[in-house]
Amino acid sequence: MTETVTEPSAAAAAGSKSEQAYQAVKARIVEGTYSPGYRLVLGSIAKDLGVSVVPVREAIRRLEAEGLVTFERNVGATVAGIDPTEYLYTMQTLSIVEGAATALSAPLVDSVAIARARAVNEEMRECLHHFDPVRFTQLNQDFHSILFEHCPNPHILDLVHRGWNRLAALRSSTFRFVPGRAHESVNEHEALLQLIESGATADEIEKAARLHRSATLDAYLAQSKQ
Amino acid sequence: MTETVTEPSAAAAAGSKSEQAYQAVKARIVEGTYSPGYRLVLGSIAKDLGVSVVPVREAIRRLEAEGLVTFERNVGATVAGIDPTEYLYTMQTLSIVEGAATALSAPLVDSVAIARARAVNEEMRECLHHFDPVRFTQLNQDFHSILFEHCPNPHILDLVHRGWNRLAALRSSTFRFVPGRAHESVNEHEALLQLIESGATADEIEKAARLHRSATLDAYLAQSKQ
DNA sequence: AGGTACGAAATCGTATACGATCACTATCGC
DNA sequence: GCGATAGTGATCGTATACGATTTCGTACCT
Repeated sequence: MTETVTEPSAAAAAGSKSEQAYQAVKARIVEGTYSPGYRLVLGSIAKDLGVSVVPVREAIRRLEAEGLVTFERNVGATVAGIDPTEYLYTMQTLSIVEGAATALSAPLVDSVAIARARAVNEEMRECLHHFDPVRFTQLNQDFHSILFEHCPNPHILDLVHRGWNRLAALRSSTFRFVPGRAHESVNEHEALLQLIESGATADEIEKAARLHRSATLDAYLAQSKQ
Repeated sequence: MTETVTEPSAAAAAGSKSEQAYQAVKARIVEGTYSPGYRLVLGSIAKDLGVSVVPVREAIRRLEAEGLVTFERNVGATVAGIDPTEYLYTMQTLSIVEGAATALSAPLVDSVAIARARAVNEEMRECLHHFDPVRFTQLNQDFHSILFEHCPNPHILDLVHRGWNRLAALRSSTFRFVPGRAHESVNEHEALLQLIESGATADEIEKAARLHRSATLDAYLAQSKQ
């Protein structure tokens, strides 16, 4: 099950139809029901959710602000595209904010959390055997979420989540993961845990976390080049 | 004149009343007409702008997504607060994204741009004499904007602009700049330019740019402590 | 046959209207 | 006198309605 990464701050006005529409459409985009390029017609969605167009419109504009949909005046909204350039931007940005989030969180990660993260990572290793990319991706998020649990800066965490949601929207379409890379990734996770355990400097941790993300980007670029 | 930092991507649907309301309210927040804590009443703003409440509501929700206003269900919107914690989060995040933006842009900054940036910086030095914080802040943005002109990642640039807008909203209220710090800041600008000119590594440039921002935060923290 | 102009259908954008919710005040009971 | 409660005004949230704009199909002209 792919889950939408929900920000507590944004979930303030839960219960309103606008919020309901927001969550519903977001979920469908993230889990792939609406794939990139899908045309979001206000009237249809409204009827579908049993609300009027006004809250739906509001929800979609909010999703636009998050980069999950693109909007064109008097034409309508479509689920945000699969442009390789956009992928590059998102991955690069994620590399930076994940690096920062990891470094900031590291001093606050206790041994219990490390153990939990390690368990998740071992489960990811399992996934490599009985090839399960969807679960792998989910576990990957879980792994990092554990490290970010006590992140002292919610803004940065928010940026991480936004990046994840964008990637999730793309995942099911063009950007399949590079199998060889997944294996490396698991090893990098373990290395990262050891780095944190050993009380490495913030700089070292940040660099490692950054590379962890950008290596995935590089693997994609290398693959798409040939 | 304080100017709203406008993202070209977001300005897509210009001309619509919703867009007009968005720009208008955003401008008033950034330039300080609506200070933090100001209650944004939909009906009043709508009447004020000569439009109905629906586009205003939409505009305000978009501003909420940018962090410029806070929204409470069935109660209304207020201009986002002056919470020192929020200030810390914003500055810390800015430190990271500005650092990245500077490092990414550095290889693309030519000598002409350097000269322009240097000129702006000298103008900032002038401002220190005939104490003009508002202009100083504007020039500061100009300085960095020149360096970011050819930033290869628009997402990161967008994050920088969002941070600036948040700070602009706070500027006129509690968070006055620390005079001594402003002087240092100008010197750091010059150092940064020389670093770029000398073809320093991305790491070095990033670190310098980061410190440049976080030193301002530290100065504020030191001042507010006593 | 190809291109253009027109018209209809679909969809968007926003005004208006009304029900729902909240804050605030005044009154009542203790 | 003080706390609880009902009433009132203000504001929000959303449904509905209608004008504006775009898109697409069709007929017409060259």
